[in-house]
Amino acid sequence: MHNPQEIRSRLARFREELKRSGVKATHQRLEIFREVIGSDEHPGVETVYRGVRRRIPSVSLDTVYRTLWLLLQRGLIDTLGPSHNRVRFDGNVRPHHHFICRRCGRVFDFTSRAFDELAVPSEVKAWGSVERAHVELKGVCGRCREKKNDPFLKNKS
Amino acid sequence: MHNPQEIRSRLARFREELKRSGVKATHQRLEIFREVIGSDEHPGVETVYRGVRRRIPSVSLDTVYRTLWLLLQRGLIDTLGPSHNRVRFDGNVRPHHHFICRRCGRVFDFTSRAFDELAVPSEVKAWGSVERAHVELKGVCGRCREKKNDPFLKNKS
DNA sequence: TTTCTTGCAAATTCTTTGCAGATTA
DNA sequence: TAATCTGCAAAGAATTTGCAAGAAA
Repeated sequence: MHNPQEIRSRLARFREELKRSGVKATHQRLEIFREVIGSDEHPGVETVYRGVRRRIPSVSLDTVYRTLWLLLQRGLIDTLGPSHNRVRFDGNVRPHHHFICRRCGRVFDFTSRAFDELAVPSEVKAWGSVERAHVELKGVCGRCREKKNDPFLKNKS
Repeated sequence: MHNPQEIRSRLARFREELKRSGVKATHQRLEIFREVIGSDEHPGVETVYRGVRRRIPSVSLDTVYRTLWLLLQRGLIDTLGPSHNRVRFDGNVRPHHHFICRRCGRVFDFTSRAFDELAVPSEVKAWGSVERAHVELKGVCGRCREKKNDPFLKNKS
């Protein structure tokens, strides 16, 4: 995402969101956020770290980690797949879809005729062969919505 | 997936697929595969390991890792999100979708009006509040399809 | 100020590898 | 038997944590 106008407006909303939740808008947080929204490459932690270091050479890797989780918790950025680190497997090869809680990482399966019937855009066919299609819905599950102020608990399954 | 009939037929296809690619159908591989397809919980490596140990107490964690990657390469099982270990972030909050190569882990973004307009099933609304929806298409990208016999290279971004 | 954050370094946790003995085809 | 696998143990990555010094409100 490279539109300067849009970036500016997201940075403004970012400051507000931090203020609202009583979290400080530090230089590091601003730059880490800017780095992620400015990239189209779905960067990993290490990549974000390298990018931010160009502007803040003294930034530490653990601050990058802490900040990314914070942004994720606040819903300011997203992850590919479930948010937690470990790989998780799915042995179900029949068509099905997922609802993923971004707080606890729980994954709910569901089926939907409408979702199964999606046509693959020709743009995508040019990139490679598509073998599976899943819809991934993300949000916060009922259980997590209740216990609002809990620490970001890591899913262990 | 608990239908015994279906499990049997998948195990049979599993043996064939292994034979076809000149890979041995060992006891461990059978049981690891069975464990994954028999679970609805999108298990992590550790969970699969614990499950398999109930039947093969001497199995080692590294065999579980090696086997899961093997099954994944062969397309016999799937992962949630991109297959490689590291978390990857996405700062793009505008509606968009992904095509993910299951070999190299590259992720291509695309937009699609039809995909954006999917209605959230009421079943899902009962589980929690949905904030984002992405379609995830998975397959093998053009680049990876060429170099067929390359080792499973890990994406580093 | 007062409270929250950072950077450092050390600790964990997760994943991969080399190799000799065990197993499959 | 020949070619692959497995288990072990040790290495290598990735991620998290405690704490004193530093920065924001």
